[in-house]
Amino acid sequence: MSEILRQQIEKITPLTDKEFEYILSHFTTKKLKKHQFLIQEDDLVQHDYFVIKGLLKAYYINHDGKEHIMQFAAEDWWITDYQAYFNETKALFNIDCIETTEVLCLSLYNREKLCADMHKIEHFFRKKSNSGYVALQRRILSLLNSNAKERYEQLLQQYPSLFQRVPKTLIASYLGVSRETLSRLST
Amino acid sequence: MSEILRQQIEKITPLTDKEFEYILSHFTTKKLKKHQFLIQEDDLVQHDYFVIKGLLKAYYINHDGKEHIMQFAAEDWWITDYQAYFNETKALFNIDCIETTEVLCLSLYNREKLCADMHKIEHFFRKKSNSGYVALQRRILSLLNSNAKERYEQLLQQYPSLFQRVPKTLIASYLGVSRETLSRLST
DNA sequence: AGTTTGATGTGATCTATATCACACTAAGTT
DNA sequence: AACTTAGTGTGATATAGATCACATCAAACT
Repeated sequence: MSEILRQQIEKITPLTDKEFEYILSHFTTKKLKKHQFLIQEDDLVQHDYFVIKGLLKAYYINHDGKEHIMQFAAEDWWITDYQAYFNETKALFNIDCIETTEVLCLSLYNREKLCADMHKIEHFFRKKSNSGYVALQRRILSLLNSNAKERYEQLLQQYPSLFQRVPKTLIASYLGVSRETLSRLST
Repeated sequence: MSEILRQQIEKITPLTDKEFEYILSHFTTKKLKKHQFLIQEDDLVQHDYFVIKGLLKAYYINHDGKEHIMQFAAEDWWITDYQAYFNETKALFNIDCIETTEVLCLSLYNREKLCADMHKIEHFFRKKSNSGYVALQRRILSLLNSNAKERYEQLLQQYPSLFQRVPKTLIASYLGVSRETLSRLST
């Protein structure tokens, strides 16, 4: 159901059927089972991924083997290792599926081609990137300014639906708290 | 010396003299003394600012009066309260001058106009936003994964020139560490 | 059906960092 | 020249959260 991509783009700019068809022709589809990897550390990152169905996490594993979650992505979200993707370098993050997942894959080449061909797509991606930037600033502020409990509550408020689908252990790893501490935060 | 803006844009896309002149006509100039505010909390944020000369900080003040620095900006950097700027809402951050400063000011209206008129400017801003996104991810990872000393060293490595111009107290506030702790991190 | 694996809770410690308090120096102001 | 203000260092103490160690329960394999 790639309609969900169309809807996302049309929140920013209207499209004709033909235009959307053209856009879509630059994507491929990929299906993954729970626990399967989309990207592993040191892979060359070939694509940005738009989630049609399912749930994934992008995370960094440090030298002690501790995992820190950079982002989750469910339906209607984009996910990849952006540093590696934009710079065509090797992945620092791992990305794998928390649930069985279906994604649309966009190579950097096709992304740039689309942006060059269609001004409105470049506009779309600029707007998306701007929103993403602001969201990351919010997260940084939360890390700087708030304690574990406050961060938990902010996340709960911002993405309530996540909590039905993601185990607390992973929430803890996203928030930068140990799972034991998170478990003790009830109210 | 608006040439510095031109150079920044030309790192991404070439410009004719006429094009640059056209771009520049969408900016105004502003000069500020040390300690002067560019934006105060609850202001309507009218502009994005490109720093030609000087040094500023964008920071949040929490209910205890503690200040957390979101970003610094010296020559060749952009700064504003992006959340407020893009959404035309009131500022959450304060921005003031650490040094006497000169900036080029770009209203949202003019930014969008430029982006609509000149595909290459939209391209430029998309690229800048992408890089910014990646940089913020790096900072989040640093906050999640590293202790005070490691974060200090990472910052020192990434922006060595900052340390000549910014007092340690402010570095501490950027890193999310108390100034006392930062002061004890020597080596 | 039995067994491994994942998710979660909770007590007992440990530790990095915050906080409080004070001192010293340099720079800017009247 | 005296006085205020900003920047920095450092000791003593407090504390949020990490870590270690178990226990329980549910889900998923074999």
